[in-house]
Amino acid sequence: MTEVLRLLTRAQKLLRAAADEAMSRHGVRVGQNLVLEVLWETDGLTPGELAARLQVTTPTVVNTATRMEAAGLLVRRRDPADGRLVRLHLTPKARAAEQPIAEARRLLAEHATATLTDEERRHLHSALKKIIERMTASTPPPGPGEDAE
Amino acid sequence: MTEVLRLLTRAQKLLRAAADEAMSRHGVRVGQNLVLEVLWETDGLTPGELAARLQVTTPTVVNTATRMEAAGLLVRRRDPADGRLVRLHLTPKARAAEQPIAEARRLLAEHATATLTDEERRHLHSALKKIIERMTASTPPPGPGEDAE
DNA sequence: CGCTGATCATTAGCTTGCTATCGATTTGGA
DNA sequence: TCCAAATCGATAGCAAGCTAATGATCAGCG
Repeated sequence: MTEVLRLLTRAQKLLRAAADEAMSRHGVRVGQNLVLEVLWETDGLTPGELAARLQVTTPTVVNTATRMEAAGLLVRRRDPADGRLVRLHLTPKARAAEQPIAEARRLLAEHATATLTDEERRHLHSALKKIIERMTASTPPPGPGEDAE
Repeated sequence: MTEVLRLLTRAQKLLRAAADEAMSRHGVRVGQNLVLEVLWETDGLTPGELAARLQVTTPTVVNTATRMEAAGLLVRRRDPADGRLVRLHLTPKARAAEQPIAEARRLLAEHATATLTDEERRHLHSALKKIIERMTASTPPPGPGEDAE
């Protein structure tokens, strides 16, 4: 029963490692790729907005943004209307990486699921969605003394 | 297509967070739990052996072991026959945590997959195994210029 | 018997998550 | 108008991965 959790962890780890290797060939680490995906679509978001979209905490985005700034992928600009806000803007370098990285991601997804039939892919998709829904909705964490003993 | 990867990442993250919270109630963090699972079965393994079983690098085990030693969960003992080796032995405290933690893990797995039918669970299981097999076997990483362009 | 190469664990340093805290800015109420 | 509360981003510090480099010990060969 607990076996599924292990498989899920292992699969995710393998995929993440492969993604990181692929992205790194384009000068982008796997975590930065997620930020890029959102900013390619909507440039100039704040760290907080980005964090909400990525379902990650703000400090995570701030730290990643700092590394990306150092790598020349984005710049921070203070919002003129509200001094608390910082807006993240992609550089031409980041825009130039869009096509190759999107392609790399597509290839990886194809490769990983190449041995699955369309039906299996659909089953996997729906099973994962059910798990996610289950873990996000309400989620009374299964504390001890629910049905135990 | 790339959607499945996102779902897999998200599901794994949710599960890991829930597991960490559950384990923490027993004084064990989620990464340490993996070490415990192996040592409960086979005490006295070396960091290298443990790393191989967990499919993790040796430094990861070393660092986790250091934290666990500080937490009083295990002790390091030099192998008398081979001075290069270090053997990790669980303390009574770690043994006492076995039942509650195993139970917590079981409950979590049950909770997470509660909305799946048995058939869906089997499908999920086999799909994940296929992905893992695909990613481990040979794995010519999908570099650019395979079928692109 | 001694030295060289292999085999371990450890350390250093990085990425990516997290929580908790701090500092600055804005806003709303008195 | 001004001060307190709310809202942000940034920082500090931890866990858990990784790779690369260090250091200790062993084994085998000359």
